[in-house]
Amino acid sequence: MRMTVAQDEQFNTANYDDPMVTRILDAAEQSIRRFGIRRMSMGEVARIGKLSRGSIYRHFGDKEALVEGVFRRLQQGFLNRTEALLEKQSTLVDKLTESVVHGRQDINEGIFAALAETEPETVATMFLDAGFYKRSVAFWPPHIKMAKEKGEIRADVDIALATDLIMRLAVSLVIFPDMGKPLNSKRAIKSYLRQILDSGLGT
Amino acid sequence: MRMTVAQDEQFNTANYDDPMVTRILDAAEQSIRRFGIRRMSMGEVARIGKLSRGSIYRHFGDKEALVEGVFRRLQQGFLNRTEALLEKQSTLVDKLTESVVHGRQDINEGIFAALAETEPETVATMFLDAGFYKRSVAFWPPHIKMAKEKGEIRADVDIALATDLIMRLAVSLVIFPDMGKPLNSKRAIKSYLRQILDSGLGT
DNA sequence: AAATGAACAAAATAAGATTATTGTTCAATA
DNA sequence: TATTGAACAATAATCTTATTTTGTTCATTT
Repeated sequence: MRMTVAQDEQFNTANYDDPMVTRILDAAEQSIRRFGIRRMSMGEVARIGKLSRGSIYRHFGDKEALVEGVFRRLQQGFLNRTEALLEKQSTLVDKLTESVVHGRQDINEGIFAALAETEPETVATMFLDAGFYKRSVAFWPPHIKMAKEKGEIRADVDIALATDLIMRLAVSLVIFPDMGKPLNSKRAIKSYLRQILDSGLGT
Repeated sequence: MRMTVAQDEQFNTANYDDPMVTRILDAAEQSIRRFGIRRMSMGEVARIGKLSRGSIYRHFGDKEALVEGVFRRLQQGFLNRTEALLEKQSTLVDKLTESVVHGRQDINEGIFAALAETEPETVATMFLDAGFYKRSVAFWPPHIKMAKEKGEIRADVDIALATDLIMRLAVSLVIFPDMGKPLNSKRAIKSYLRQILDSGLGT
């Protein structure tokens, strides 16, 4: 017995190749941008996307899954744009610096800035959800391996440890721009990160 | 002309020596623990503390200031307990490890755990407020200087940079216990921090 | 001097009634 | 075989109206 899309994927991963999925996500994203998460409604999404409510429920089990689908796609887009930026950077320090600057920009100008106006608690809750960042952990290991090969970092550094540190620094610097020491300019961020990644506080 | 307490201090810093202030804060804290921030009311605080509403408004300009007063005192208590714990630790790594463990414990068992049940968005918003942590930045420089003198960290390390890194690691490890690499046990945390503080990813 | 308690308008919150949205089902349609 | 659209009960959001709480003031008490 052939299972339906819904049963197959349990609404977990949206298939961006399916034009119906794309249409739903496009409409939902538009609705969220206009009205916020709270006021986005399935009926409105259907209207905007010129499709039936039934189709939305077929592809995304409920409103929560649809909202999550929208943010997963946004995050994927962010990671893709970040990856493109990083290809122009030669060192791990430069890459991390670029990620922080890009991350801050995304937060200050993107959909989150708009949402923070109308539903700041929702945004705060999302930013405090570790799962939100865990999805982008897989992003770093290739870059860390590269840095190893080029001798930028020690050859015996544990990849998991390095990834964790990089993630923590990136997230911390994005969501807490100022934690005592001013780290506003790209220069200041890079200098800060170089010192930390190069030698910590030791040697 | 002698100014009143209110005008003097603009409700900014509560005077813990004043028994009236202590009584108000005790009552307010009790009210928050029982009913949460949203349902804590000035009348209820007055009833619990057996004092007049007028006195509360004299010492704390409004409800927001009173709530802030309660959390500032709680934070001060946390920092004092932490300081006492750190005196038993000999190295900066041990101190930071102890801070993280103590911080996690405080969050999981203290007032925040109870508040997170009934008003998670409020807790999320507090945890995402950099000002919340900035008040404890002054905690670290003495310990960092000590570590310098003992040769645990480089003599030429910038105190502001070291403080910033220590703060970011502490905050990150407390509010995001798991960011990919499991850091649950004290051993794992200490080992992680030793590597990072000793040499970052370099040398 | 500081604390009280009562009085008061303004603002916030709760309660109740009403309307809209959600999530399901299914027969009809493309 | 996916999509549509209509029907439906259950749930959630919204509006309106009471009730409570806030924040001020001030005469009285401690």
